[in-house]
Amino acid sequence: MPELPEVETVKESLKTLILGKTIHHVDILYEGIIHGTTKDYFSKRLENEILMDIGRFGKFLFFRFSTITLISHLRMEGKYFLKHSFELIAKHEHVIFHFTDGTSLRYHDTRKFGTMELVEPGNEFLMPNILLMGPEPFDNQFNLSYLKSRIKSSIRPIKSFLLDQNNVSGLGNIYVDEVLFLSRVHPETQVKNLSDSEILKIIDSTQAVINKAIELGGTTIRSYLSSLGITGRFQNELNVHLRALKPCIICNTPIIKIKVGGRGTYICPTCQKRKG
DNA sequence: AAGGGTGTTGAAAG
DNA sequence: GCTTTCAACACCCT
Repeated sequence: MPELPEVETVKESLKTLILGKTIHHVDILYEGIIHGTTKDYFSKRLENEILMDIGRFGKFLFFRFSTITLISHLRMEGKYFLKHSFELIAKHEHVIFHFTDGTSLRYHDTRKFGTMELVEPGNEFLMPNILLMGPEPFDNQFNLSYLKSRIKSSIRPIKSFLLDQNNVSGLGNIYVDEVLFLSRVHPETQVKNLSDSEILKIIDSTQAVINKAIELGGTTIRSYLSSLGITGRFQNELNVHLRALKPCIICNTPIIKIKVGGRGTYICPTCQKRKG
């Protein structure tokens, strides 16, 4: 579930906790998480590396060590915990970074969907999956003419379009539902049918939602709960997501749940009318 | 208690 | 080429 605001929150929390630490060794308990190299090479390459900085692009985290960068994607349920090295391995802990100071960073992922990959410093944005990603919501390249160039004559539903990281980086299911509610746009609207003013409204709403969510430390529901002891507060701001049958805050119509592009989707059927 | 749903992504299929 | 479906996996809910 972690989307841009949650990953940003994780990044900032990790920076206060582990910046400057040196890796003693790495234990890999489930190698499916490690991509691009063997688990042995991965572990070996990280030994003695010092964590200099942590960056983020979209939902990707970049752990910048002295001579190598680790790219981490949490996918659905990835989480990090900082523990003492002597603590027992908990269920679903798949990668453990042991630091020289006796602490350890534990990567926990119930569904094992998350990924980690090493890349030479500075080459993050050349990775095939990152290379083609669109701008982040608050990037000034995320504007009307850019979106129109991406839309062309596409018939995709706007919800699928916004979830596509190659159009805009960092949005996931929760925030797209919120953005479209604020924009009063039905998620199944084909993007080629959006007016300029609707696109502008979507840009505004995206920036508003993401900025507010970052401010509040993300959204705490289900699996994002208590990673690093973080409790986000944006869940109190959700207008539609997970609010099926509850009254719309604008018009009191009960929120309904539909399926768009195979994804569970929450809308107000009154505020978000289908076009035509 | 078996089966469908879950916040993501990319490969495969249409 | 564009769009949709499915698989990776574990757990929760009905």
